[in-house]
Amino acid sequence: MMNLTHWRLLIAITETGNISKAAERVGITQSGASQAISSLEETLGVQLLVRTRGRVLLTSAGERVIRHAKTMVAEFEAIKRLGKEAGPANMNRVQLASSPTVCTILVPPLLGALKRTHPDVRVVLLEGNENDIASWLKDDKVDAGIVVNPPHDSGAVILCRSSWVAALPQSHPVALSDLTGGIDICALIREPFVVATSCCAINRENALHSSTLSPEDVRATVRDWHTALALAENGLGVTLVPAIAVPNWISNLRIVPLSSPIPCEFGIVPSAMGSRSCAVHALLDHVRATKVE
DNA sequence: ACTCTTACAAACCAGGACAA
DNA sequence: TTGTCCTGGTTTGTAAGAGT
Repeated sequence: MMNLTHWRLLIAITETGNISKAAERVGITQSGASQAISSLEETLGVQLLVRTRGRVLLTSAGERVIRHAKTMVAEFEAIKRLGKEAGPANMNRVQLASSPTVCTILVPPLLGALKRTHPDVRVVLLEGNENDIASWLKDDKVDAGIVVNPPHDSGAVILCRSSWVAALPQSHPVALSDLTGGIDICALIREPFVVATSCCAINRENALHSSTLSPEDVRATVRDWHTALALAENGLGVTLVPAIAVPNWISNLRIVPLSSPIPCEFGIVPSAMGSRSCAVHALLDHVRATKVE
C-alpha cells in the first residue's frame, strides 16, 4: 500500500537524513515511519534507503524513485491549490496583470465602471513589466493581462484605441516650426530621442517598429511613457507615446500627431485559465459593452 | 556504560467496504 | 442504517547496532 504520506515521508527522510526527524515533520511516530518505509520498500520490491547510524541515504533506486515522488507531491499540491483557487471565495475574483503605466491610464476608469455594472466581481491587480505579463499569461499565473496591440488569435477584447503622437520640448526647433498636418516620423528619428518601451518589448508593436525606422541618436531607453515624457520635457530629446498616455500636467511639451497616423490598441488578453472563469467573462463582456474610444 | 537511532512485535483504534 | 470484517496506522515496549 502506498499513499502520499509515504512519499512525503520519503522526501522528508532525504532532506533530514534522519527517519525520526522526518517522521516528526510529516506528523507520524518514528516507529510508524520505519514501518511505512519498510512497507513501501516491500511493495516496490526494491531497497530505497541505506540505514546507517549517522545518516540515512538513498540507494540508486531510491534516487530514481524520489524524483517521481517529488513530482507526485508537487502535482498534488498544485491540484490542492487549484481547488482552493476555484473555491467559492475566488469564484468572482479576476487577477489582472498590467504595466504600471497602463495601470495609471486605463485601469482606474475600467475598475470604476466595472464596480457599477458588476459589483460582485473583484479585480486583483498585479503590476509587472511586459515580460512578466507575457510569462504570467502563458503560465496561467493570472486570469488576464492588458497588452498593447494583442495578436488577433489571443482572444483579446479591445479596451482602448489610440494613436502614437510625438512629444517635443516647447523650445525644440521642430516644435517651433509649422506642424499643421502632423509631424513626419522620418524627421523625428533624426533628433535626439528617448525610447519608451512600455508594454512593447514583447511584440515590438510600438510606433518605431510599425514604421520600421530606428532613431539615430538614442539618449535614453525607458519603460514608462511618463518617464519618457518627463525626460523630453526636460530637453533630453523627443519621444513617441500613445496619445492617451499624455497626462494633463504636461506643460513644457508640444504634443503633435504623426502625419501618417500609426494606431495603437490596448487589449485585455485572457489566460487559458482565465478564459474558463465566469468573472473574466464578466470583465470582458463589460469591456465589449463599453464604447471603445 | 550510556546514548542515539532504527527495527520489530503486539495490541489497539479508525475508517472504508460490503452485505443484510 | 447497521453490524461485521479488513486494512492501515499508532502506541508501547523491547532489542540491536554503532558512536561517544
